Amino acid sequence: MIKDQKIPDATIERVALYLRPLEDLIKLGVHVISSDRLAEMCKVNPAQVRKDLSYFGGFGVRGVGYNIHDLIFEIKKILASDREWKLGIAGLDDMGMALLQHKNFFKRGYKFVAAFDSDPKKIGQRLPIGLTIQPIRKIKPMAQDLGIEIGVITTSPLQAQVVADMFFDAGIKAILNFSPIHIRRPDCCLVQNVDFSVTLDQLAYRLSKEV
Amino acid sequence: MIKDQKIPDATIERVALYLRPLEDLIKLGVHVISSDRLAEMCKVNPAQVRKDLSYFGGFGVRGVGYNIHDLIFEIKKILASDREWKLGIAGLDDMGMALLQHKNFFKRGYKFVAAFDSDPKKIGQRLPIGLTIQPIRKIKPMAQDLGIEIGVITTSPLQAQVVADMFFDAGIKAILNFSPIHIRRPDCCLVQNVDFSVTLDQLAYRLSKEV
DNA sequence: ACTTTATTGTGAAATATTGCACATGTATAA
DNA sequence: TTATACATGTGCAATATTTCACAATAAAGT
Ligand SMILES: NC(=O)c1ccc[n+]([C@@H]2O[C@H](COP(=O)([O-])OP(=O)(O)OC[C@H]3O[C@@H](n4cnc5c(N)ncnc54)[C@H](O)[C@@H]3O)[C@@H](O)[C@H]2O)c1
Ligand SMILES: NC(=O)c1ccc[n+]([C@@H]2O[C@H](COP(=O)([O-])OP(=O)(O)OC[C@H]3O[C@@H](n4cnc5c(N)ncnc54)[C@H](O)[C@@H]3O)[C@@H](O)[C@H]2O)c1
Repeated sequence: MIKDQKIPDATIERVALYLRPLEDLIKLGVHVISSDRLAEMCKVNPAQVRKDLSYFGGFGVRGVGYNIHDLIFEIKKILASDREWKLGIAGLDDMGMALLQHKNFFKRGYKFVAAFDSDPKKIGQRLPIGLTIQPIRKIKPMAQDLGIEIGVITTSPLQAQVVADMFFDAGIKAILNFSPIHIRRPDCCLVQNVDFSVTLDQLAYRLSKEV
Repeated sequence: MIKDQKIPDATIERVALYLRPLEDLIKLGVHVISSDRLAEMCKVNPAQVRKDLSYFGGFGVRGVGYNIHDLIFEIKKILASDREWKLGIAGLDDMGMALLQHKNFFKRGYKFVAAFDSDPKKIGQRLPIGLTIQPIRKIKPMAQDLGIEIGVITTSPLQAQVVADMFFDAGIKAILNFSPIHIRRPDCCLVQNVDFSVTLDQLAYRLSKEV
């Protein structure tokens, strides 16, 4: 275990990535894996895998490898994804609905417990998942009642900051933002942006550099 | 201009990010911006902004700042997003449909020119955007006819590799993958993954480290 | 003209991250 | 037992990235 050290963000991202192939392997009845093999599956350097994992403690066995079951357990503990997280979502058009309906989040412990929109035509609609769309003024009371921990924003970009502020005001400390704007936030709060256009721009750049 | 140097991936990502506030400013009638102000808007270090931009040439004016119009033009040229890119998409359920309908991609030059699914109930469906859902065996001929450059994958994870291979086989050199698996690819091809669960895991981790 | 103020562009220092290489430990087989 | 093969954990060197700090330059004011 590397003690007292700041863990690189890149490590956190990679470690989350390791989870998927590991879960697949368990399903296939494989129980042990080497850093070499895991590295190959994730297209990273084997030493990188070992170093990433060693930040959190040495759970491998020399000459053998890592017990996959334990590894999954440890990684989830590290990421704090070994528990349930309660999500609220604002903006229930195509994108919001797709996210809400998606089963993977639920499976991984990310549970939508409330849905908000500002459109009178949407408010009151009952969703397949069992929730009813609420007006945004309910954000604060419901966030507190239900213990919402993460706010997901899929409103139009113009409204995203307003909604973010309502989430923050309701005591929510983290936002996953799908709208293409930079959200201003209090120092105590976290924002993680997902912007597909930026991802496409990166692809376009890399494509154009190819021979 | 910093000559002959490898441009960090992080720079490419940030530069794509700078685009949005710049476009907003133009709309507001602002024509010049300093690295300080742009940095503040994007929550990065001002020197970082200057260095990022200087990789591509010095288009600022000392004592004045950057001409926003020129900057947008230069950034788009850098990213190769100053032209149209043709996209094909496979997997037209919630996620695929949301992407297809989304107007921002179109506005930024990313145009869906074909849509594929394997579900007989979906094949033949006419989409609002003017396309008809095609069977996946049409990927190769249509990719070549229409000149598809980027393949978007929103199929179920189990089918994602198969579809990716069909894209590669059709001569498509870049894939934007939304399914939660690691796509194997030929060396000549690019894959960019988008995995919201990983993003949520990162948020969960950071939340759990807060005081 | 000169001074002041603003702001870029970039070497160089400071940090951060990655990858190598090998000592160390485990398992297996002879 | 001992030898052999295998694979982790990590110090350290190699790279990469970020940030500082300041000379260079432009504009505005006096
Ligand atoms: N919906 C979300 O919010 C969300 C979020 C994150 C990731 N994803 C991922 O995006 C993908 C799509 O998710 P979804 O929610 O739209 O639902 P989904 O997985 O039900 O949809 C899959 C679609 O792909 C089609 N398909 C299956 N095999 C195919 C093949 N071989 N060729 C072409 N099409 C094929 C199916 O007919 C269906 O239309 C999944 O991999 C999912 O994990 C979805
Ligand atoms: N659809 C996509 O594929 C896609 C892709 C990338 C990004 N996005 C982004 O995700 C967001 C949502 O996109 P969309 O395609 O679902 O369509 P959209 O922008 O049409 O949907 C916006 C939804 O938010 C609701 N809304 C508006 N103001 C609100 C407020 N103040 N409070 C609560 N709800 C409010 C609207 O009623 C509507 O239901 C947008 O910011 C978009 O740029 C979407």
